[in-house]
Amino acid sequence: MSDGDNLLKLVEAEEADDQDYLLQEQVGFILRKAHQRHVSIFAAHIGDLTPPQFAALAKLRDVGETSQNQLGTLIAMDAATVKGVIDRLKARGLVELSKHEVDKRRLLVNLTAEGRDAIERLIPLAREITRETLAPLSAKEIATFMKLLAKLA
Amino acid sequence: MSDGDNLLKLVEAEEADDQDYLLQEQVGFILRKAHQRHVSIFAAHIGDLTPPQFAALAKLRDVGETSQNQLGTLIAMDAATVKGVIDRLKARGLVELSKHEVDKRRLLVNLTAEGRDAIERLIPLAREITRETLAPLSAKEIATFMKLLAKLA
DNA sequence: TTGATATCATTTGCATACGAATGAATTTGC
DNA sequence: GCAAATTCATTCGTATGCAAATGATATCAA
Repeated sequence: MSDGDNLLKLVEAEEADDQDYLLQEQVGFILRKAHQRHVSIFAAHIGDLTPPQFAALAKLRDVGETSQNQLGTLIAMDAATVKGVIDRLKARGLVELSKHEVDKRRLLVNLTAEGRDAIERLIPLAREITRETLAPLSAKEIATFMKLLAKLA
Repeated sequence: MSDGDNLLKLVEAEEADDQDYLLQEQVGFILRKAHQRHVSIFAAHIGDLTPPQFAALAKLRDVGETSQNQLGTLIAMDAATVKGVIDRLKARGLVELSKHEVDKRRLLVNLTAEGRDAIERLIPLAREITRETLAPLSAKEIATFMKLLAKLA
């Protein structure tokens, strides 16, 4: 392609912007890819737990026993999704469920001893996952990126 | 909890950083939330197509007829995922499939006339989706963010 | 108090997303 | 030119993710 063609494209782009919708430059597309990359890094370090499962355990470690719904709010999962995640953690003995004494609608979730051991053991690996995910950026870039990303989330 | 306890926790945090692993500050967690928000914005503007389906149509518009596998590479989807997406687009008459004349392994995918109409009609909405997703940021912040996000993806 | 609302949890249905296994067809390496 | 390796596509199984509908319980308001 000649320089003339490049120039023509630039001129056209200023007028008819339907011509240059580039999927690979859209924030949603790149966000999806960045997320995919992170999940892949996560899986390489923590093979037997998914990021949502890890999030549930990490948050239970923070807040202690909570209702399934409340936990979902804390880790940004809707009720249907969190149920599946908790069911699988329960099947593996990492969390235990109990009924709320007063409010009979609520299902309380808590870490088991095994679940607590697991999350404590995994946190160092999670730190490394964060580090590796951000590895393409310098320290200053990381600070900038995290600030802007937080605004979008 | 007393002020003494707070002080103790701060002191401990400086030594044993296992104490302050905060899920909500980890890049993976925020990336997942940002992606969720984008998908939600997408759905509000384009209700009858998912972001992956849109991506497939938009990329076919760019490159014309390609193999299913190649399309998957271009839109960052593995073979199993892209098959499902294409199957659903085909069922709706937006893409058509044909066999590669020479290489019999390949399944060629292309837009139908209806699919071409659809993607042309949707691109303005997609621009608005990008705009709304990035709305929390200033123009300068957007430029910075996109540069850094691209490095991570 | 009771009727309307709201909340919590579950279920169903659909759509990504990916690892692993399989089979068909092609390309490579010797 | 042929065996080995690779590529393309499919299928299966598992795990999010969310909308919508449902049932049980709790709260609010007249």
